[in-house]
Amino acid sequence: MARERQTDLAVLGALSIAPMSGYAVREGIREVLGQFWSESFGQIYPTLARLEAGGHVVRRSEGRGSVFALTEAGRAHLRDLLGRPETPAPPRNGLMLRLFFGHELGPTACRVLVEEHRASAVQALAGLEVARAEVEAERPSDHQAYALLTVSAGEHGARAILAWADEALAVLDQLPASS
Amino acid sequence: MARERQTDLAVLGALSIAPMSGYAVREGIREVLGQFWSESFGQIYPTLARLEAGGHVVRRSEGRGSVFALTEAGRAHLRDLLGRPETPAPPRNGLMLRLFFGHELGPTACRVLVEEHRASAVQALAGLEVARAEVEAERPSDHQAYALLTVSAGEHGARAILAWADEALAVLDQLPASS
DNA sequence: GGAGTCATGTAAGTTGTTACATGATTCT
DNA sequence: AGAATCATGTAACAACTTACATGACTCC
Repeated sequence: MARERQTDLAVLGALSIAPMSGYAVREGIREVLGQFWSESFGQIYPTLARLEAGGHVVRRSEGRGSVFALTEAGRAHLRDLLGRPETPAPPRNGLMLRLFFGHELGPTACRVLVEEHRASAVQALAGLEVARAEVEAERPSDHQAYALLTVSAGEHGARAILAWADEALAVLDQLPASS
Repeated sequence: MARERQTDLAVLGALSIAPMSGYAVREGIREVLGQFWSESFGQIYPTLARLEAGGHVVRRSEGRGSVFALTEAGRAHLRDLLGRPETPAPPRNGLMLRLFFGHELGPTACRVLVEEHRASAVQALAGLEVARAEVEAERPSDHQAYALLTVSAGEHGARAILAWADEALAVLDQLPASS
């Protein structure tokens, strides 16, 4: 990809909330940022090892596995990474690509595509409702405010998808069945 | 990435609109789907060569370069690819990742991030206005309807970003300057 | 004649996914 | 006892980006 190593940022960020195991890093990201981010184990463990070697995190044996904690150098590294200008990945939206060539696919199949997308937005909205409740239950803090900002972004995005999908379904109904 | 080869779909789709050069494939995608898709030359030319070898496109020498046209087999392949279930790429939204750890970055830097994002949405909206006018100027067809659907998706998305960004900026104003 | 655009490709590098492999706890 | 979850890693692989290299044509 020849793109910036963004996993460092995600892992360091997760550990900035609290020390945890590699497994917990993944679960934490999944639960709270699932809408916007994902990490695989195949990426997390090597990253953790690299960060440990670089003195950015320390490993402490505990229970069945290990708990990783941010060092001062690690926190500095996190701040440095956060401050670097974002290099957004080139867009790749499979749904839009398919829909744009919808005349080859036909309205019926396109309807299915849009309905699936709509359904996943509904599901996302339900997940965000839970996430919002969880975050709001935390004791007030700066981090809470930032977390709510991302939840809100998810909500705005999901509602936009709903509105668009309903509009799109209405348009598709007007289209003839043959391509 | 170990993910599906989506470039075939994009290239075949572009050629389904009209025969064109590899260069024009990239420019076409850029202009009309730039919001949602991108292809690099390093990906387009090898793909074109592969599709030619597979009998999905034919190359005709013309002017300074070549013009590639879809064969019947190519059109069938395109329909096949379009019909396959979409395997959405894992989400990776750098802005949300950064914002979620905003307490480490501080409100001022976060403001910049959000403002940049807002500005790019404004720019996207302007681009979409042009795209909409261009598509609406075409003679009415199924393809036109589908193209308008994707333009509309862009508009809904961009407006959602604007609404969220304004909300987020108001929240950030309330936050203390220290992290 | 120089700049910009049109045009086609190759090579290197890396991020990140998927699949495999293994085992300890905990719950039912 | 078996299933699910917690936990840690490795290896193979590929999709894709970036940078490099080259050249024709057109416009000023």
